[in-house]
Amino acid sequence: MFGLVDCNNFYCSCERVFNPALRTSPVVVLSNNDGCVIARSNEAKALGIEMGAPFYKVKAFLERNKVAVFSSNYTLYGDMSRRVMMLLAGFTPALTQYSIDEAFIDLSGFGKGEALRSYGRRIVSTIGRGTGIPVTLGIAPTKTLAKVAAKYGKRYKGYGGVCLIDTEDRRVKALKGLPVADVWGIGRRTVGKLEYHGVRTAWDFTQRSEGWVRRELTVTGVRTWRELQGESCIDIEELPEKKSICTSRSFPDRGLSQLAPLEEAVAHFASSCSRKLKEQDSCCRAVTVFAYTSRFRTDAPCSAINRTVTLTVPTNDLRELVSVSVGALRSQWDASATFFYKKAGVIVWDICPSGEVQGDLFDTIDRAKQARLAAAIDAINRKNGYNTVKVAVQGTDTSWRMKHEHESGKYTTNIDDIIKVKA
DNA sequence: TCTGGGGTCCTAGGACCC
DNA sequence: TCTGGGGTCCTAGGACCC
Repeated sequence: MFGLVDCNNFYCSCERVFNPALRTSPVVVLSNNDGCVIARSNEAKALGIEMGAPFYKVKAFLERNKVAVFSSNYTLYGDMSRRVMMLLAGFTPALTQYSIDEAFIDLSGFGKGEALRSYGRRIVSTIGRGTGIPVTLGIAPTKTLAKVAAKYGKRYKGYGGVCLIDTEDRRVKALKGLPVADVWGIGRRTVGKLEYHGVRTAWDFTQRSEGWVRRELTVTGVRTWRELQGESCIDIEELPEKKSICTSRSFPDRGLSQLAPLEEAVAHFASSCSRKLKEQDSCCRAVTVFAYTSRFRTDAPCSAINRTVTLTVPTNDLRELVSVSVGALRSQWDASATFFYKKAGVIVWDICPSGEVQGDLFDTIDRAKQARLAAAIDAINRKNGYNTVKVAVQGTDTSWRMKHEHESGKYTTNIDDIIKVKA
């Protein structure tokens, strides 16, 4: 049996832990740059605020309804997530973190029926008491059905946060009550196609033949179809190394029209990619730099920069990645026209383990020297904080940095932000 | 004025091989 | 007049996830 543990309205719940007065009032959390609504408490959902709604369009409505608004605070959410996962790990021999607020756990061997349900309730209450984050647990013989169970666990308060799909009866009933759009792996495009063919619920979907599903939705659709029948076939055992790593940001207001701040931003993105590569002990052989103007604006000229550079020797070196990325940007820069770039980023790919780097006969870089300097920089940054030592082109300009006007404190990771309790 | 960030997997089609 | 057969690898684009 698999369990899916899902934190309820995770980002909103994190904010509430440190603002208990908001426990029963509507709360939303915004994306970077305070752009869209990306998390809503149940009360906010009930007000009809849509996922992904642009903040500027709903701002007045939120104020009128006294909705608490927060900029996203990933330092806080990341740390709260770590706490939830640590507690959870004590309940299972195998845990796979699937996202910042979800994890699959192996529940085979923890009994069945009532015994399993009560074990589940212990998990839910332990995490609730230990972190302040409310979670829901879905339990079923496949991961896709566990996701279904978690949906029901959230829908019905009476389940006490745990929903079990452990009999054929329950499976059929659950699938019949579930719109096919709510099935894990069935996205917007597929829903359109399925509805056209008269498939409305998850149950309707399982009643089609495997051949039909393969023809219409290819092999990924078949996997989902089998999982819904109770046949486990989606493996997410442990997180493999990433095959590509991307750091990108949107820029506030109109965007950037000058090369210098864009260079600084790209240098920062490259630096972040270097750090992420080092975290998984990998090197990359290809670097892509991109930048584009707003896709929502029709009153300004469009431009899209996209350049990929292939390296002869894979690397994760900070200076090399920054230099390659900034160089790629400069090579594409057209000084004769003015564009407002709204978003840019760096992607590193063609990734291999650091220990398997293939050298090059005609290499022009002194790798040993480069490695010694990188080790020294990394040691300083580990001790004093990321970007204490950086490459000069990263600069000190702040015009490209994100807007976050409603950010809460870094309550769990910054000593100055620890909450004060009145004497 | 203002619209997030970071991934994976699959398929079709082209280039290339013998 | 007539123009093979069987592969692999790469890439772009689409669909999905949170």
